Amino acid sequence: MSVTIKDIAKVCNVSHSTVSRVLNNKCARQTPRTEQIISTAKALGYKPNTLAQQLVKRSSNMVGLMIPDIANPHYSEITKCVEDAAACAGYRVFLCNTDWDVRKEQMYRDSLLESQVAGIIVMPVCDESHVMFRGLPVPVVLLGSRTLEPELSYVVMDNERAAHMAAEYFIGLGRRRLCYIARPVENYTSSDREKGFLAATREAGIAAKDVAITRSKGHALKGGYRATKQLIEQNKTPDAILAFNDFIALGAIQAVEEAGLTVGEDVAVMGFDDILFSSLPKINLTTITPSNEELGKAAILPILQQTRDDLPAKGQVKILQPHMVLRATCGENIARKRLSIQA
Amino acid sequence: MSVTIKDIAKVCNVSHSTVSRVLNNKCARQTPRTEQIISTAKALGYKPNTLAQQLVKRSSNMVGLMIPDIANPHYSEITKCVEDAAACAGYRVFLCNTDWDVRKEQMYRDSLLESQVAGIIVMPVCDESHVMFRGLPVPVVLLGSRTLEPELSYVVMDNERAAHMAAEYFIGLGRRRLCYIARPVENYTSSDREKGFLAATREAGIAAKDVAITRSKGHALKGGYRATKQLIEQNKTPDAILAFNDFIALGAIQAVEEAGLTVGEDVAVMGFDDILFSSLPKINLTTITPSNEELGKAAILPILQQTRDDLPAKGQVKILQPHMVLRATCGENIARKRLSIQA
DNA sequence: TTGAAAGCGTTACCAA
DNA sequence: TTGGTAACGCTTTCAA
Repeated sequence: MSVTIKDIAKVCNVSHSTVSRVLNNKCARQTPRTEQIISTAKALGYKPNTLAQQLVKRSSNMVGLMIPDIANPHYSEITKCVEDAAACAGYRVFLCNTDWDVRKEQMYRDSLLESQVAGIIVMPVCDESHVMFRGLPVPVVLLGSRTLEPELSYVVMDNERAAHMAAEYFIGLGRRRLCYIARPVENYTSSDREKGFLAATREAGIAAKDVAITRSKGHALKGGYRATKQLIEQNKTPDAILAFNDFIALGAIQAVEEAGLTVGEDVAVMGFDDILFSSLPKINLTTITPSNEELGKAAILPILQQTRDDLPAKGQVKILQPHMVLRATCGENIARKRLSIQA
Repeated sequence: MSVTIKDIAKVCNVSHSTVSRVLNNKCARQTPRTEQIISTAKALGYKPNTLAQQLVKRSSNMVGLMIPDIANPHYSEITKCVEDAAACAGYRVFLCNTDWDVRKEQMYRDSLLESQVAGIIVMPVCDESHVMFRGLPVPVVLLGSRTLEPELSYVVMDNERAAHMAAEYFIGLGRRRLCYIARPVENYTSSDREKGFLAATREAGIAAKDVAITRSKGHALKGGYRATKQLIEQNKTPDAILAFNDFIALGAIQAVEEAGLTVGEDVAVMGFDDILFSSLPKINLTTITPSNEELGKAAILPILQQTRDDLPAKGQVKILQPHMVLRATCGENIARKRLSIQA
């Protein structure tokens, strides 16, 4: 059995309310009594029971974080930043791996609510699952996905702008046959990117026949590989590919190289997310991403606000700026790449 | 304000104890009353407050998971399996990213204890931090690290055997100048692997001068690169390298290739952990790992037992078998040929 | 400043 | 079976 404030009260010959007050710094002055209480608390190894505290205060220091696949580096990198931001703000995070399963998402939602979390941060399985978070008693923040639900807050990169930047960059490089490989299953993020990509090609006067929009066929790397291979086999080989994410880009690279073409010369390839792999010397993928640190901090903010100000923080929107990480797959750094291999 | 059992009691004209009993299935028979209570609970959208439940029951469904770096694929892959095993056993997990910082580890330990977790699963920052987990009121399970602390449980791969297997495999491939690249900072895991590696070379009668033990110089990939480069520059190029982990192995590969040698032919390279990118076509690294699913299940077990049987589960040890994942970096085609010739 | 008492939402005991 | 009551560990109000 662990030490409670009653134990301390008994030792110090005071009431347990006094102990509570002293330990919570609700006393105006420092009396010898105060010191005695604090020192015996330390001596007995007293640890407050946060369950009891939160029960009486009706506010908790726990948030739920729902992630489709924590083993996927994109998500684990974001998770790290969210956990860090949460810890800095005094929150503990419940990790919930939804496994791309809407039922698990729903199950975790209920479980988190029963655990009295102060808020829920969720990278949703799909756009359709947003409705599940309507009208909850705690703030919900969607991460990496915008939404039409007016009550939900969200934090997202400016995807349209990001893809626009990518296409402009390709065109500035002299590329003229552009392709965007969309996500296997449509969502706002993927269609926003498509929209920005198409807008940039139109603005640059690229003929519609020279712009391909295809879709990753199946899971991640393999999907990008198949989509690109199909394009090549149909004699529609592009000279620049923007992929929905770095995995798909990697698959595209594989298909390009198998066709005897050189990535960065014959075909420029760019991805999204800047996952750890992408910086590996053998991969060296050019990619676009927001700052994950910013993402994490922005995710916690609405929850922090609601707890602090005690007024519902709903429908807060935070748009993060995209950053392009230039590496070798679009050709600019190809000289450097060769040097490092020879050295 | 959310719905409580008292609200249900008022509506149904019964006492709140009856409601509690019905909702917990502590009634022998189904009376019309029972059904009414259950249906109004559903109608009012009642969700039990687990904080209150756990306070009175003095047992919680939360476990703490402490990880040095959740963004590192090795750790995020294990985290996924632990979360999954925990969820299957009815536990929620608090994710704590210790950032390789012993002070953070200690801070999280205290915070988890205050949150009344049922147990703590920890991948420790270093061997020295094990003492921090002595004498806690809840079971502690060390993951991926054995320990001399008698009260702690641990789950670990048989590292000595794994490295022994690796060296035997190299030798079977005809390799004769073997090298093990140790972890930058020594720990049981790394020294156990070293021990097994050396034992296998001795048993095979490899001369001591042909066995190199070096140490990764600095962080991960770069460390493996530098250590290998140094070996090559000193004209001690090995024909087989076992690296402490896949990152270090990747660095070693880079150094080998930069020296104009071919991985899998001139030099065989093997790592540990089988992280996601080791399976990428461009990497294709041969590596050794336990089953992470087994790891996750074994990690939860002592906590589950203690909660169920209510007797302290201390010092439980689970040793997992290593699995070698054969890919391209050891030139395994040659190995297969030789094996079939012998067979 | 202090202590007694109420209450947070729940479970569990005991007498009816 | 049922309801009243106590208890879990804590915070907070209120009267002294």
